Amino acid sequence: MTVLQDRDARREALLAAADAVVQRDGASASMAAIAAEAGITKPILYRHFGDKGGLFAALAERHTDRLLDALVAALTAGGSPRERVHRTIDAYLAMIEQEPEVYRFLVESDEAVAAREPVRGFVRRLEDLLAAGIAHELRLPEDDVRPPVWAAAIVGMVQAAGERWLASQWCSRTALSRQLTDLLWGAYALQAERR
Amino acid sequence: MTVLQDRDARREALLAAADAVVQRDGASASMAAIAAEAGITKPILYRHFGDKGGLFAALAERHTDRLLDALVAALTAGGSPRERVHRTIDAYLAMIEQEPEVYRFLVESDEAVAAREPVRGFVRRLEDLLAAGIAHELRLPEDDVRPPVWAAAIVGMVQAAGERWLASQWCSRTALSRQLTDLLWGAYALQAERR
DNA sequence: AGGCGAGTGTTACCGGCGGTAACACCACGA
DNA sequence: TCGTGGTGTTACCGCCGGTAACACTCGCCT
Repeated sequence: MTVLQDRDARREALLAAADAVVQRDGASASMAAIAAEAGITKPILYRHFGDKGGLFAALAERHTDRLLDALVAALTAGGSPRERVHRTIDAYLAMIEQEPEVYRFLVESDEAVAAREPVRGFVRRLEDLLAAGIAHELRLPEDDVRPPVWAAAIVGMVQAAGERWLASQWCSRTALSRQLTDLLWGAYALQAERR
Repeated sequence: MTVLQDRDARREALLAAADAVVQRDGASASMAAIAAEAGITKPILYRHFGDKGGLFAALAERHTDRLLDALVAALTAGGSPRERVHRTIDAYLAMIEQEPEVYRFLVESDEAVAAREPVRGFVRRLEDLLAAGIAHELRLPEDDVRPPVWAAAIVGMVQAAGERWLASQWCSRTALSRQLTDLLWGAYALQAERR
């Protein structure tokens, strides 16, 4: 029992060390550097995570889980649909604003393609949530093919706009989230009235 | 003079060989493999492109230029704004449908971060075009900050939806392009009437 | 007590990669 | 005939991901 706790605690410590190195050296951090940061040697890393892809995937999963929690919290809290959408978008923007290195690692994980699989999973889960919510909100039948497309489009839209905004912050965060909400709401209102 | 032609022709041949290897082995293709495919050895590659990033950037630039040409052709040809937007989206989807390996190389260039810079440039040029077109179409003042946001959002939306559609083709290409056009047109119409 | 196996750690290595220095060949003008 | 510049090659370097083989410790069974 205690041995399992030890393993888990160790794993967490290794992930923390990897996180530190990645945020310092970028995603091209070497396994040896991570091991040195953790005060151990490479084979231990490999015994815990299999290979570099496994380590990066675990690291990415950690961050995407955290982000997804924040987003569903924002999305499922009270308020009108519009408020909830705006709050969710703003939560996402806040995340990438406050931790841009994490965002960079997740979105352009150089030479760590394995880290992109958890990101894909995250995007997929988020899109599924959105698609279900949209279908429910617009009272569309289960087999309507449009909600998944809309969900993917919405996620991609917010991600791309956030990326550009992060590169050159042309306006405040709340202004951007409001603009994006307006944009979405236009399409939503149109679909709702056309329904 | 002829020596310059030779250099250019050689460069093109090398790029073609690199293209073949990348489409066969994925973006993790090694320089030695590319050199072998071209029937030469590594130092020649390095004399032409500097380093691996240079080669991949040249390769990416080639494809993005081609894609941008196709898109501006679709966008600037005749027809109503709605037709032109639909045609452009469809041209993009046709590209990623017919050459998915190229798309994969451009969008998730494993361990070739340098290949992403031309892609960024391409996206930027496309967004600038769109932003200008939107501002002109809606008769917005020059200093309005919203068109760039919208342009980024639109590009991201189409890219994300295209990606998902490519992974699991849930509907025909024309159906998807029409859906995306509808979605955009909803927001556009709203902005236009609210103007 | 005494060994004995499982787990944990290390060193030292392998193959392959990106990148480069040094050398061979070859055409051509003095 | 002898440089001389360009084109090509071989052979190497350093680094990285990944692993095999070997020490050490500690609890447990006889």
